[in-house]
Amino acid sequence: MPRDPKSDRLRLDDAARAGWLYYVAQNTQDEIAAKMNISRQSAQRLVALAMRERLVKFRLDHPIARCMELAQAIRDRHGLSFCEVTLVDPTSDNPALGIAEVAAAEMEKYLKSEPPIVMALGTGREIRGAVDQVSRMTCPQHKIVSLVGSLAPDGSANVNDPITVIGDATGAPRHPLAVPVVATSKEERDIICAQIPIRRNIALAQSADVAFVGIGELNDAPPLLTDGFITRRELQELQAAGAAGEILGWVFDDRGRLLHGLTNDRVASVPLSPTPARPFIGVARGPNKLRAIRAALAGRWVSGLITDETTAAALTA
Amino acid sequence: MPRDPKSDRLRLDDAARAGWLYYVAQNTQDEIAAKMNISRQSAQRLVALAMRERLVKFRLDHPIARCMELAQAIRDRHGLSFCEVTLVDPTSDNPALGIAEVAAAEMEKYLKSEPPIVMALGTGREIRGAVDQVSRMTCPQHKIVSLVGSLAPDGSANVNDPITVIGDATGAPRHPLAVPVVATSKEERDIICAQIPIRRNIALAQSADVAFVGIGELNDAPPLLTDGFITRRELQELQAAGAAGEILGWVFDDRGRLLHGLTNDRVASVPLSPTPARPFIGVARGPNKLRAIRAALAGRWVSGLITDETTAAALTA
DNA sequence: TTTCATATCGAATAATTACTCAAAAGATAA
DNA sequence: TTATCTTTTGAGTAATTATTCGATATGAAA
Repeated sequence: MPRDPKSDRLRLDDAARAGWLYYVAQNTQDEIAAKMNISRQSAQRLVALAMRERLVKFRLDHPIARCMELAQAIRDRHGLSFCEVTLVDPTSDNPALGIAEVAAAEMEKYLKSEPPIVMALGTGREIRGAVDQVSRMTCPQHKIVSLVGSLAPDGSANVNDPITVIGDATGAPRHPLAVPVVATSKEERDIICAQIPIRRNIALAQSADVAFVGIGELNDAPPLLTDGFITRRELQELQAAGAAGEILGWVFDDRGRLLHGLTNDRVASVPLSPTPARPFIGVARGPNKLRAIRAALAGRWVSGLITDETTAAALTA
Repeated sequence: MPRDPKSDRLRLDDAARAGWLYYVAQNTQDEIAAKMNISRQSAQRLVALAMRERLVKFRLDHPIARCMELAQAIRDRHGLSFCEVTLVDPTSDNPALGIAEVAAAEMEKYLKSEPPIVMALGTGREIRGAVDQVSRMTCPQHKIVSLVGSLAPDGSANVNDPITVIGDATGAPRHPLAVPVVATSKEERDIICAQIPIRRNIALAQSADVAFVGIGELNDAPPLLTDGFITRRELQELQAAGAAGEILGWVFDDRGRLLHGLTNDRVASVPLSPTPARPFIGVARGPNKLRAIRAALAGRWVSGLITDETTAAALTA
């Protein structure tokens, strides 16, 4: 069986061809089969493969009035320079469906720039979903830098870091942050962040031309807890102190104020800047993120937002 | 029946929503019907409408080895700075299928530029097909200028000019060339081109940052003949003189040399420049254009080419 | 208001596409 | 080479999607 990469490539080429004939040229699978000299079933399988491997991309090319209005309302109300509102599939099991595509398109817009830029990325399902959707392109002139540590509490590196994925897609050099998200103590954090290479990367991230970050909630089982950076007790303390959400691990309350004296003292991520001058785009959606998004907007921690229709409606209600 | 534009817009919004749910979110039409509270048939109709109105766009996001190789071979052999080779549907009745999408994507790349640019366009089915595919976007900073007259021999203006279409899609100001493609005499051509506004537009077109042109054949029934700019007798004279193809009405032979003393003396289009410094991209495909494309490449009249697999294979054979 | 032309709708049905399963073909290792 | 495991294939069938057609609704004109 073709396990060698060459025959895999050939098969993907065929899949792309079949997918093109099906979606772009509007052939039936029977017609594709005839043109490619294969059976109808094989044509079907190739089209399905093209889909699975995302060789064909779909995009909605029509401004939907409701989404435009919601985006405008959010921009106006929260003083954002950028807001995109996408459609939503209420029953999809993919929590990033929709916003991932929009965020990827926005990333590509920056990556298409001819002069070199620095793009900074956070972590989380939304950012991961977005970078997965970024098309393969050649732009080695840019730099991709991580805003948040990629080390698990046990010291192991996360191989599925968003910047790894987008670096593979673009050929741009990556600058991961080889630190944990939250250190075990304030002192450890200070020592880690004092290291020259770390400081250099943080400085690079702070000079980034654009940043994309997730906005995390702090209710039942936030990633910070499940990833083992904070204990359940610390989570409860944060909640008692009014924690509403976090960005890059920095926890803030409903009015957007960073919580002092708790886990924030040990966060090793790039510091947030209030009312960022350069595009600093939050990507989040969903009812359980509503409070966190509201708080992030109240604190002016983001200059742009990508969310979905339902969330946007709740935000403007 | 809803003939008013408002209800049409609502319907298109619904169509976009249905198309998104179908293609992006991978719902079945039954699921869409349930989510949108309509019948399954209505859902089907909305999806079909979204297709018909091109509210959802498909694009192939996978480099096909064969196409890449052909493009590379053409670039190398003819000293082009740009060449794209697209897949082809041998039985499609749309002669621009494939190259239209690629040309539109290339146009959009330029139109996305933040600093203002000038884009020049020729005419013909291929260019028309390409501009039809350009997404709606907002870029009033650019200028769209025509490289070729938009007046029919009877003096009527062509309302379906490519620059009209692309101007509508982008909001960019248009600079049509209110002249015929071929004047009735050398003197008339000189008088027309001496007019200040015409000269200004021609100068603008010559300063364009990028140009897209069709490459026309001169065999049985070329557009120049069917549009009434030249007579059958003149066509025969051109053919006898070795005419192989034309760009913007300028006729050249197989070695790419402009034919002197015939219709070229009366062409009112923007002059061609040999080995253009800025991107000057030919868009053409098909067996009956092969000779014209070869001649255009031989004459170095274009710096880039968008064609299809079959044509590319013939060019490199 | 009535009439007419047109658009929309749902049901029925035809066409197309997706899935399942058993058989065949390739690869791998003894 | 043979045994064995895995992948691919095509037939059959189920599911989904597209089309046709008659009925109904709607706006415009009389």
